[in-house]
Amino acid sequence: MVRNPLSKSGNKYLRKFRKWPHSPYKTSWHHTFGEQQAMQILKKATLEVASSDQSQTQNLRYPFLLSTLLDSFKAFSTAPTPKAYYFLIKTLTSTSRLQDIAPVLDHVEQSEKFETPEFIFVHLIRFYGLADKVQDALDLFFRIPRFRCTPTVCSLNLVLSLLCRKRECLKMVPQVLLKSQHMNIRVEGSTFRVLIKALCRIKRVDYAIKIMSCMVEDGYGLDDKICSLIISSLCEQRDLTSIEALVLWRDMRKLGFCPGVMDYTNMIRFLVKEGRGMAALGIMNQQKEDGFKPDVVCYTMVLSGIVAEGEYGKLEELFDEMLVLGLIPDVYTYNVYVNGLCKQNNVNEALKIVASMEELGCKPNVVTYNTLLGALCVAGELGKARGIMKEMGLKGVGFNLHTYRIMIDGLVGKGEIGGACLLLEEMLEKCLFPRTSTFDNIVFQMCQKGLTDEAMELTQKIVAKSFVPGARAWEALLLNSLSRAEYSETTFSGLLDTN
DNA sequence: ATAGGGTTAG
Repeated sequence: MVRNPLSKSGNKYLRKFRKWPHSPYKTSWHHTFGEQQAMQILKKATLEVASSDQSQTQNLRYPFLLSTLLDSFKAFSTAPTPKAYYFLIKTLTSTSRLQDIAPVLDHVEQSEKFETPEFIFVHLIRFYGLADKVQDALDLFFRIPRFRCTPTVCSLNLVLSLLCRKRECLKMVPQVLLKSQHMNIRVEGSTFRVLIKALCRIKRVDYAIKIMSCMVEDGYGLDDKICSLIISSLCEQRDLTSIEALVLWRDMRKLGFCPGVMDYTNMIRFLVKEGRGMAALGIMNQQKEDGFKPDVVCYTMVLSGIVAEGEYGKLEELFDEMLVLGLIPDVYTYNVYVNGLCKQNNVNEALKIVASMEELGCKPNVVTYNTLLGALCVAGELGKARGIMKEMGLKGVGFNLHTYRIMIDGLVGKGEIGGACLLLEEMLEKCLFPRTSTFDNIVFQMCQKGLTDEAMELTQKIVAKSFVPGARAWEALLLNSLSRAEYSETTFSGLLDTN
């Protein structure tokens, strides 16, 4: 086959194939020379301005640098080039001389004839955005055609991302999109991405999804990145329910979305957070069908969701499955499992698991012990609970706020007010404060047992530490002192009657 | 290679 010398693979510099005609400035050498000379003068002037007092160099009619630009090009009989203006504007923005930008723009708009390149506006709009001048950015965007420039999706995307960054500007987005159509800007997939990204960032996932549907309806392909972005924003939003999220997930998959490991994880986390453990299990099963092996964290999340939903049958099954897959449970996983056993009132099995996790080199932590303590208190086995506390001390696992609350509530529940008070003292020494209901219960029970003075003393002590007892505590104290007063009053009136 | 995940509430 003979190669056609004039084919597309031929010399692209031949006039016939040249995409753009040569700039008139570049066709004659003296213009090029003039431009270079003028630019040098401009750059020199810029440096001088930078090192001098700005107010001294202000010209009345034009900002100093603009008149320098005009004068120097005039001196070389050359028309100022877009490049020169770009340089000028970059200088003004980098030195934050905002007040000088407007006259330059006015001049380019009214006195120059060239087609202003879009990147000048892109630069300025970005600058306005960084300077938090969204309105200026927007005004300039709409003004672009007056500079003999046809704006493209570049400027549009930029303006949109600025608008999406602020909640109060969001409402302008539809208007801008509409106007951009009149400006003959062709919206692209990138525009949708900009909008969706910005909406996810400000946690308006509902809007992001609406945009995504528009995108699909308009025939743009759905890309995995957008899906991932939306899925990863599910946890931090409140607009979408778990049911809606599941529908979304199904629809995305129908449209060809191929989830990555992080997508399954994010979806599972959201569902578990919403109390949908079985639905989370469904997603993890999809993950396995899709050929990804879920890791320990995924299993732990699903296990905790299943426990929260009370699906204990699945708990055993899933824990075993995890072991079969060769995953090593860590302390988080064991804590979920132990909690599941405790929820089933199977404390003995829970204790066995804790013993075996130690044998396997996985040290129980304060969460593990708190779980056991809670279960033992519920079962009324305070003695065993005390044993666990002792064990914690021996193992060097410190008590935290939960530990005290669980134990104090447990002791109060059993009427062991003395022990509860000792623990309360201990936590106050560590600057830990009980929750109101715990404290109120202690006071209430002390009053019931006739320990009114002690209850009063305890209340005074904790109030001195800026703790505010609840209504129940005040009521108990008040009723006690009232009944005393009543007693003395009846005695008194009885005395009066006899008189 | 890393993070992520776990207690409780009448």
